[in-house]
Amino acid sequence: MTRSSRGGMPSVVKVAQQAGVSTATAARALGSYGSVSEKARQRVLAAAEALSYRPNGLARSMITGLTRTIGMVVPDIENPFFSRAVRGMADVAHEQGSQVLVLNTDEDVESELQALTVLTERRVDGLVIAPTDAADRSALEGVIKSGIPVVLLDRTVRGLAADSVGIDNRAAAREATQRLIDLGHQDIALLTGAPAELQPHLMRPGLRGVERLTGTTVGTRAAGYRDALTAAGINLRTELVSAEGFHRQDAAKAIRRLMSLSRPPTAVLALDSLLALGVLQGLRELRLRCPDDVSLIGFDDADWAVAISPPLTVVAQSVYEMGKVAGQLLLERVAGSDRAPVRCRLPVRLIERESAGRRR
Amino acid sequence: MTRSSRGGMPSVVKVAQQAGVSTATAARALGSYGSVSEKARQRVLAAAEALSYRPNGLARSMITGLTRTIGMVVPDIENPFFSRAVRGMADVAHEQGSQVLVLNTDEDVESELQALTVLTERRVDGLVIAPTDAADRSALEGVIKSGIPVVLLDRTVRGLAADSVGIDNRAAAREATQRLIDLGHQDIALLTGAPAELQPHLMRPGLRGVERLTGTTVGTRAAGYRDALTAAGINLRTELVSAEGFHRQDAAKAIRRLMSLSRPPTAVLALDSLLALGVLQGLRELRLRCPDDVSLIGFDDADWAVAISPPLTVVAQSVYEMGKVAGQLLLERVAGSDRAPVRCRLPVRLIERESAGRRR
DNA sequence: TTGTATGCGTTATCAG
DNA sequence: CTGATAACGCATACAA
Repeated sequence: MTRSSRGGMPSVVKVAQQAGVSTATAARALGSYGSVSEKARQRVLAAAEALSYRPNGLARSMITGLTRTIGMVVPDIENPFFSRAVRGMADVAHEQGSQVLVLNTDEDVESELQALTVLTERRVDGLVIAPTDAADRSALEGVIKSGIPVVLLDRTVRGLAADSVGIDNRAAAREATQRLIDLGHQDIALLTGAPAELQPHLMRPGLRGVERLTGTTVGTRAAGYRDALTAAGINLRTELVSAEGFHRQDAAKAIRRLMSLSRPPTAVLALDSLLALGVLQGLRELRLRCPDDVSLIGFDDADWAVAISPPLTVVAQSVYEMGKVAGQLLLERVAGSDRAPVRCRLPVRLIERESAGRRR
Repeated sequence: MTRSSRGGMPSVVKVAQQAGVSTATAARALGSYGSVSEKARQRVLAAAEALSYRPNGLARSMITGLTRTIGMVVPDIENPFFSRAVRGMADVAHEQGSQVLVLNTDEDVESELQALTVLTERRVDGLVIAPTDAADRSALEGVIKSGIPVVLLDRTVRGLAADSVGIDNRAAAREATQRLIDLGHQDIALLTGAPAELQPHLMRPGLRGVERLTGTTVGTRAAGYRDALTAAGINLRTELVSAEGFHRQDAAKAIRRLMSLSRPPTAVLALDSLLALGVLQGLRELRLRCPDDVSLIGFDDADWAVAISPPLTVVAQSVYEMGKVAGQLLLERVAGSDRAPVRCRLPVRLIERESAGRRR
């Protein structure tokens, strides 16, 4: 008793009957390939119109081997960073006649694995993924080996033969930290948004070896933060580095903890816009003012960044562009390109507004 | 030279061969239906594992008539309102083994039509749509008639036999306006975010008949705004009603125009969070303070609403819930329910924070 | 230009 | 419990 079984939608066969031609001719007329006499074409088109015929994409995909579907695996579509990237991706895909299937992982490895299974079974033409920090490389390798091209977004996976799109995280974090140092700050907190489980790996004395932290975005940015402090001869205090979760509330809690330290930070670098929001909220609750009491630089130029008081100083990534480039790289491969994997790093801009001020 | 033609993925046939059984047995073992001897089952599963077999969802869909795909047509996935609704939808869908295909319309009727075509051809099991104000009812009727259940989200289409999920827009707008009146405001601007084309239809003297404005959200809310003013005996000034586009910049521009009136508003009601953001930004640029110079109430409790200064007073909708309910209603129908269409109105809450203050 | 016949990878039916 | 075989709807090689 499925929909199809109650003989719902008309097929090419029905159209052909109605038009009094063979199915092949009907198919040719509808698909506008091969050659069809003008007369036949007209009749077929008329019949199709009359029956309000719509080709069955499934059947077509079985033949062509193309589903015109791109899978996109992200932590959370609600996160403005990813919804913007998805939009960029969707726009290029749409331009080329493809659609995007989005799956959320909530930074959960299990969900990520399941997403890969689903997308494989759906025979997507390719997929873009922002892998979890703990991503299972072998699973992704399996996908690639099965013939589905993969593009890594925002994050990388060491040793995976796939294109990737992102920014130079180390340089970006270094630059932002440097700016805070230039403003006279010495006690600069780093809100990573990493889960607490990562804490022991991340917070070794002097942040030693974080850059090798399985190539995570967090690790790489932490390395940039360390670079800047080291270059300025500032002693890194690991209690100023936070790995307490990526939700806004986590950041609010983190800033409360940080401000209660005997020597609290005078500036904060937050690794994404939600974390920055949490800091702002936490600061409000503590009745502290920004930038008078605490300076703040966030990652990602959220749409509210310019509308709030004070306007937020940010490290802006071209997120829409990132999605677009990911889409382009992917569609090239879907179209058959087999060039060596590229690693595309988009430029960032430090947009100075008013949330980061000179130390008082 | 498509991927499938280069003999990539193994099929049931291959698995059956490898296991030394018939395809039927293999299929039964893999699909775990019918009855298979334990011995055969083991061998099939082992063969599948060895070949890293993944069932082809396309072929399955052709038979079952179910694609396990829900289409979602929204103006813009980047808009936090819709990305949250999509998340709610995706979560229930995923629970029941379905995925969501999201298409953006940018409030463009043409794109909307095309989205419907795409989703029909893909044989989605059902679709959720937040139709454009100028939505083409016949197109949606066609979709429904073809057997694809439809749920309307956030907005309605007059006379369409489909479920719909939203809020009581008229009451919500009335309540918010009423609150501003209670705070002593008389000159209250309404930022609708409607396109300029709608202006002549919307801004008739006294906002007469807006409630019949093809049942649009904007029209209904405008009616609520009018209701409150009328009840309080306040004369409605149409120059305080804005229909100048839905982007943030449009709102910023609108507030500049409004504040330059000889008798500028002392309070503003913005019909979504992006518009509220634009107002805030415009106010900043004009060096006006909120709520001291202008009070503001916005629709939708954005995540930044509580983090900014002053925290924004909002009419909060349960957006995630809306997406979820839409998904539930839709999946019920996909499962075969043929109950009469329901119109589900979720409650709203006026969350009083600090952006709306007593008139000075 | 047109028609016939075959295949894509499943599920489902019916004998055995 | 198992195996052969027919759909599903379209594209396409080949024949007419």
